[in-house]
Amino acid sequence: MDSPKLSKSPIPSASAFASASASISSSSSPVQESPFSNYISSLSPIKHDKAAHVAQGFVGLSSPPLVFTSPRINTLGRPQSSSVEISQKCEGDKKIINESCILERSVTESQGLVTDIKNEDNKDDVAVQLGSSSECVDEYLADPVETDCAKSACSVKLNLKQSNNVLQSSVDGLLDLKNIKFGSKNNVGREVDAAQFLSGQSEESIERKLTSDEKLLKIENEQGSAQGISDGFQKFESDRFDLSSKEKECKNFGPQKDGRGDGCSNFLQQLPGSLLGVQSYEGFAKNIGGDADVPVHSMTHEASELQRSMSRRCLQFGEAQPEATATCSISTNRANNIISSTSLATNSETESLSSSHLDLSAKSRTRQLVNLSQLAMNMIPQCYGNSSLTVLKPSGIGLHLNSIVNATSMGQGGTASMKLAQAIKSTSTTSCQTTENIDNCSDAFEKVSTPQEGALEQKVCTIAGSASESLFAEESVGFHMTPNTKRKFSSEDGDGNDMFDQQSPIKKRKKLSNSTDGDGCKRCNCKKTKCLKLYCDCFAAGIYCAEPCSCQGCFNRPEYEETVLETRKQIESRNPLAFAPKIVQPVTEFPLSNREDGNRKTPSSARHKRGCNCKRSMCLKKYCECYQANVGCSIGCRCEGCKNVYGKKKDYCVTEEMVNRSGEISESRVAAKPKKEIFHSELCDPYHLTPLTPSVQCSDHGKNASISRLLSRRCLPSPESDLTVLSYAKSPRSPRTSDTNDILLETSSSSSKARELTSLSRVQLDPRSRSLTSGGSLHWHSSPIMPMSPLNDNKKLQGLDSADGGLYDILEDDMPEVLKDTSMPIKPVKAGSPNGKRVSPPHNLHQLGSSSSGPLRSGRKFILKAVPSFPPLTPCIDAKGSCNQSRNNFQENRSND
DNA sequence: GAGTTTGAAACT
DNA sequence: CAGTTTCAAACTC
Repeated sequence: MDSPKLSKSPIPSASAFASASASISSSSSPVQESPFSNYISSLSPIKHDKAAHVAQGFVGLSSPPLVFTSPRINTLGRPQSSSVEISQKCEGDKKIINESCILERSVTESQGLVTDIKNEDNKDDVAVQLGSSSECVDEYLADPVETDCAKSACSVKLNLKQSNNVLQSSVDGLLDLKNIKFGSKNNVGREVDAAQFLSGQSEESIERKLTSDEKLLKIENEQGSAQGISDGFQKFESDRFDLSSKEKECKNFGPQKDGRGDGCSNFLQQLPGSLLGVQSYEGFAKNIGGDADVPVHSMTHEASELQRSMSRRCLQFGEAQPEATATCSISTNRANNIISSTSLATNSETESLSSSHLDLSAKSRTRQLVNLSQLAMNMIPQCYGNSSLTVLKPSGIGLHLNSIVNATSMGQGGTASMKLAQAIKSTSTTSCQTTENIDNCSDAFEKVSTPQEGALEQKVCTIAGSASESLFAEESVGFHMTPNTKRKFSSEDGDGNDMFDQQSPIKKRKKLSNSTDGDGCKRCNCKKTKCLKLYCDCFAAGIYCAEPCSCQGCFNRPEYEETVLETRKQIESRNPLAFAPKIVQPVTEFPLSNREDGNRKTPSSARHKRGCNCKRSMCLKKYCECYQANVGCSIGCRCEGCKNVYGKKKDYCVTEEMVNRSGEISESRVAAKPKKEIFHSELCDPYHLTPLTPSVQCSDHGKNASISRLLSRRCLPSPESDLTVLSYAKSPRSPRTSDTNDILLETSSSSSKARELTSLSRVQLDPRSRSLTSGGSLHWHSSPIMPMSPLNDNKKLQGLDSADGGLYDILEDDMPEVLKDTSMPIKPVKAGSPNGKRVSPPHNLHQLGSSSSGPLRSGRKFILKAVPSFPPLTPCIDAKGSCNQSRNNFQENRSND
């Protein structure tokens, strides 16, 4: 719940909460400019707005987590909004709705909480109403929403229905937590019916709308719907993203407005489909109103607005994306006001902001979109402070083991659900002390999310369950939101941390243990480190400690944001990658099509960047970070007697050998490369050699040596998360250096060199790769570490990536600003890889450009990537499957535990 | 729930 | 950079 502290928290400068607090309080929104924000702003104004938020985020710093959290290329993977897609989503929503019934139960069980929540909501309402910022917030949110709107038109519609129902049920303006989150029971039931109904109609209506003239649709809709809605639509339609209008509405966010407006317009231009989706959404919502059982007819302006706000809330709460969509299309002052009236609204808004951004990133293929997503990522921290409700963003997919564990274990959908459950818990925790209710809620969420996992890749979820689904999609897309999510979660706790602290250690411990497995959130129990060291999972994950934590003397709280930031900086100064994801995901060398054939990498192929050092646990217990992350051990591991069920080091080595052999063949064709070198390079690349998929890789390499080479080249250091490890030949094992940094550093040891390398590799290699990789594999995962070539270079490269739909741009954008910033001192990289993987000395870099025999040739690359995250190129379906698999694994583990 | 084990992080 | 210590999670009883 909103904690007064947060609002009070004097963190003017970088306060993560500042934005959130601003939204709540009348105070003008503090939009700070930061290098990152500036960078973003350069790309798109919208981003800039987000950037401001980013600054606020505690993680915000240039800290790697944010970087890593940045949306992945995956957005590329997402198809632009289209009628078909929308229809699919609608179906998915329908499923979700059906599942929502399950949620109902949980909701009912936790109704007791609702009352309390309402009270708090009222408080919040007061605070929110005080300022016009709320409106601004809505506006602010609205922009990102567009993207979502396109995608989640159906879901949004459903949400709208829900909101209608909610409106009826809660005309008094108070929304039950149920309604807000999941829609009340009644709503759920109605929604279910409506969903079914809609699902049938949604496709037709959507398509029709898409095809039909937007204006006509809107006009019709407006006529049919309440005038208030029409006002909103008019405004929306006329301006949609008219900045001027927004400016009027949102004075506080003036700067953001422009940015948003531009970004939105750009986005729209780029993604006309999204617009259609939005429109369809609007029309659909109206249609729903007419079709639905809900007595839309009687709706007054306010009612309609309220509906919107409600739906928006529901969307936001349940699913950020849908919310964003709704907000985007609907964003009206009234609606905003109404929304703001609800305490949850504020939180939801914040969430919606971040979520919307996320959605944008996911959907967008444009650089701007990417930036937006990044911004969104950054924005999440804001939520942290204010939002009692946590946004259900993809949880940690990958950054830290902590997050990884969660994500992996839960499966993405599961993770999302868990997040949601946690959010609910945290939300309810304050008011509701009944753990059973909480558990029930979480369980319900899990249930809901579980079935959904297999469903649509990218559904926009109106309901909580759908939310988890969407999150899942996001994760699959490549968002590494874990830290953010956690933040949010923790933010819910917000001031509630005190409560946690107050809780008996045992109780906390239990929660922790439970939370880790059940909630998918790992929580710390630090006693001496004050949660300011990497020992602390929360801190390591870039999130504040929260309710589940049983830490003592914790400083990893919003109140101590400065301290946290400083500490992080210190740690990062020592080890820039300290907060980087521990799990590296393979970059897809092969075109998507190939992967579909069986080459596609799955999370299982992920590897621990540093590798484990287990000696007694045989990598069969959670002591082993590899095992904990559900990834197999690799050469990088120095474990003894490895029996990792996810992949033994031995197997990995064998695979490597096989690969090397195949590589030899390929090499013979291309260029002579020392076998040893190849081997090492491959070793460096866990993905290709993953024990799980050795045969395929080997075969590919052998058969398509040329292709592999090309790909490998293109695959240079992946920026993605932290590091991309170029394949270089090196001595088998070098003592591990400080951290993964070594790898990264090696790759990008000198920014200039790295650039050269990247640019050279791209430029020189691209021509070939282009033809070969026309399939559009993502080679570049925006890796923060990876030095970004100047824009000029990028342009050159863009051509290469053009086939990929501008992935390159996106990736580039994804690159953490820290990494991007050349000025930023990058810790000198050591030649030795931490895991003993020896990285080729800098000279390799020089060679890259000039000679084909460069280290890149091996084509093996390491990319640090969130474990849960899916290979960028991998189809969402695949990702899901992998997620499911991981989740299953996780469940198994849980059961075992 | 207390105590032990384990391995990562931090320190020297 | 290697070795040691510290730490907190994971695990066992």
